[in-house]
Parts: sequence; C-alpha cells; structure tokens
Amino acid sequence: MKSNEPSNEERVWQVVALIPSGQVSTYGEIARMAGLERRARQVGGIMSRLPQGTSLPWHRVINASGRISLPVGSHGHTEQRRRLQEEGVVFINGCASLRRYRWHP
DNA sequence: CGAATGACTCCTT
DNA sequence: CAAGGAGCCATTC
Repeated sequence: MKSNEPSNEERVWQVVALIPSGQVSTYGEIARMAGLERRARQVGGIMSRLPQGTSLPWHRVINASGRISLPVGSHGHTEQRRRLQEEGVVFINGCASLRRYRWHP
C-alpha cells in the first residue's frame, strides 16, 4: 500500500499558505522551506499553474529583489500589487518595502 | 525523446 | 545600479 508522498507542488502550496497577511516571502525562500533549495524557478512554475480561484495567498510571493515578478502592466501584476497594498504592504519605486517573512540578512 | 521555456537567484564585472 | 552568465529542473513542445 502506498504512502501518500506530498508532491513538490503540494509542499510549495503548504509553505505559501503559511505566509502571514501583510508580509511577503520570495521564491527562493519558499523553495528552501519546501525542501527544494535552489529551485526557486520551480516554485515560480508552480505558482504560474495555480488553479484559478485558489485560496492560497500567492500574492505574498515576490522575487529576491523585492519586486513583483509578473510583467508590469499585466493583470496578474496589477492584482498582486493591489492585494498586497490592501494588506498594508508599501511599494516604493516598484519595491515592496516591508519586512520579509523569515527573511534573514 | 531531446530542446526550449520560465511568476528565480547568485556571482562577477 | 545594470548587465551578463551560470546553475537549477519540472513542464511543455
């Protein structure tokens, strides 16, 4: 009988779900927390294929530069920024200015 | 099945 | 700070 091993996708979902409102994390950090160190790209791929209408706080995931990775002007970018601002995240010149979730300098 | 792709990141110049 | 390049690897062609 097979044990239900969580797929990478499921592990990433689980980690993203833990990001508190008003805070953000990065693809690389998500990868690390999901046991996928150095696979930030894979996390991005998983995010891009999230089911429509997901309850995951996908908008709290940004890149290591503190910017939204979706193309500027795209629907996704606009929505992500709107949701973050709604949670109190401040943007300065396209950069999210707020402490990261589990970010260590 | 090999090649291209991508919501990435780090290091060097 | 910007640009170039290497590393990474599941998914899609």
